[in-house]
This record gives sequence, C-alpha cells and structure tokens, in this order.
Amino acid sequence: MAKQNLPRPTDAELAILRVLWERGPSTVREVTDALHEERGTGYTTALKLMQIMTDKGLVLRNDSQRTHVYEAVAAAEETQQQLVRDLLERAFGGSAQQLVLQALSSKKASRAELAEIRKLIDEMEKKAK
Amino acid sequence: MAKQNLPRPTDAELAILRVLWERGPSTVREVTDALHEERGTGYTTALKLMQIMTDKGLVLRNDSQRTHVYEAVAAAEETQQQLVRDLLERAFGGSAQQLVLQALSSKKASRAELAEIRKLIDEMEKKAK
DNA sequence: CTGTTTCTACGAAACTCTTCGTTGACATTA
DNA sequence: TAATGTCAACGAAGAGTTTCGTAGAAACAG
Repeated sequence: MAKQNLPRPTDAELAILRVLWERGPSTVREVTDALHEERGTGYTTALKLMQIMTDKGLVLRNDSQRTHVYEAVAAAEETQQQLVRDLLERAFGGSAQQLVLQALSSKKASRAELAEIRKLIDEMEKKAK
Repeated sequence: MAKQNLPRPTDAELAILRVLWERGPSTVREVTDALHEERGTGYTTALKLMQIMTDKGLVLRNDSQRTHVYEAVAAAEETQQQLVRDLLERAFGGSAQQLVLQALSSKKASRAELAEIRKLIDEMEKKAK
C-alpha cells in the first residue's frame, strides 16, 4: 500500500517530516523539542499530528517500546518532488521553466549553486539527445 | 496596506486567480464557466470564493455595474514568486538548488526550456560578478 | 509502596476551506 | 405587467487542520 498515493502533507505535517528527515526515526518528545523553538509546538500537538500522519500513511510508528518511534515513509526527495510537481500544475500551468525562473530570482542563488544547476542542465541535455 | 502582505492563496483560490490572470478582469459567471470544465465549480461556489478573496485583498471588485467585475490584485509573477519562496522555506530549507533540481527532474523539461534556463543562469552569473 | 514524571489516547474547541441551497433584488422578454 | 432568468448576499453544512486539556497507564525515585 502505496507510497505513491500519499496525501500532500499540510504545513504542520511538513514541519514534522523535516525533523524526521533530518534526525531519522524519532520520538514525539524529540520532534517536539526540535519544533518548539521555531514553531512553539506543544507536546500533545505534535503527538496528535503524528498520530494523524500515521493514519494517513505519511509516517510509520514502531510501538514495540513504550515510547513509540516514528519515521517518515517517503524520503525527502520524493515528497519534495511531489510538492514541486503539485505547485507546477497548480500555479505554473506545468511550465517548469517559469518555476525555475521564479525560484532562481526569488532567492538569489549563490555562485556555487548556479554552477551546480548548470552542471545539472548539461547532464539533462546529454540525456535528452 | 499591502500587496506584500497578501495571504497565500488556497488551492481553489489559486484556480480562480489563474483564470483572472489569463482572462483579465472577469465576472463570476465568466470565471465559473472557465472553471466548470476542469473543476466542476458551481456558480455560488465561485461567487463565495471570490467574495472571500475580496475580503482577503487577493482580488479587487468593481461593483459600479450590477454585474460585478473582479481582477487579481497581484500579477501572476508576484504570486508565483511568493509561492515558490514559501515552498522553498517550508520544504527545501531554503536551498534553491534542490528545488530547481526537483523541478527539472520531475517534469522533464524540453530541450528549448533547458536552453532558456541556461540563458537565465548565464545572466545571473554575470550580474553576480 | 507512594508520589512524581513521562507517555499514549481521546475528545473537543477554534478555525479554515469548500461547497451549495435559498432568498430577494434586478433585468429581460413576451 | 407578469413570467422567466440572472445576479449578489447570506448562512450553513461538512470536511480538514491545528491546538490543547484531561485522563489513565507505565516507569521511576524516594
């Protein structure tokens, strides 16, 4: 059952996923602590969200111990790709070029980043041949 | 008062904005017709959304005629940039490179698109000097 | 063993989002 | 003018989101 049919995470859910991606499998307490500074998230709030996310299939819960351990089902890259594809359709009419343009101009990418992206484009052009 | 403080449009609101961007100032009927095919949106639904969007400041209403005419407050590019910046922070930790990478690989950009993007990067590198 | 802390579970409150039925005003036309 | 159609306004329903209070079980400290 179906990594591909995962729902789009909400804002609060995405914040939790980011912690899980960074830390790896974590307890509610650990996620709460990580989110408390930037978001002021309380313990029961994080717990409830993570329970909902378990129902949705966004995270997996290991409850073999009293303190349950949660981990993200989809890797960061998968979810990011889903979100980008979604935004692409909803806001850009599918034009990847327009999206990239806005991405590069909104936050000034560093010189190094630009070089990286250029390299990526070179590779894609080769493959496209 | 504050184009810059416009709230992030919801999914349904964004669909309406896209119609307004494409058609220019439009009536509820026109927006409904445009959205009915792809979304099955009913008249009162579109009306209600557009009234809410007026309250939020996303659209402007000209009610000098009996049939009101709505127009988007922010240009497509502004809103798109806002959405990209938002996604960048929420999902990519601010790494434009990662976002561009996912954008280019998720939907295969065409050869022409890649060339356009390369041109853009060239320009940005010049400016960065 | 008793009191304290830590955890999960549950439910509810407040809010937003989306949809649509109904109503009354206005316009068109027959 | 009477019937018909179009419009904005309003309210409410239903779902989803986010937050948190409370309760009970488990672990732990004295």
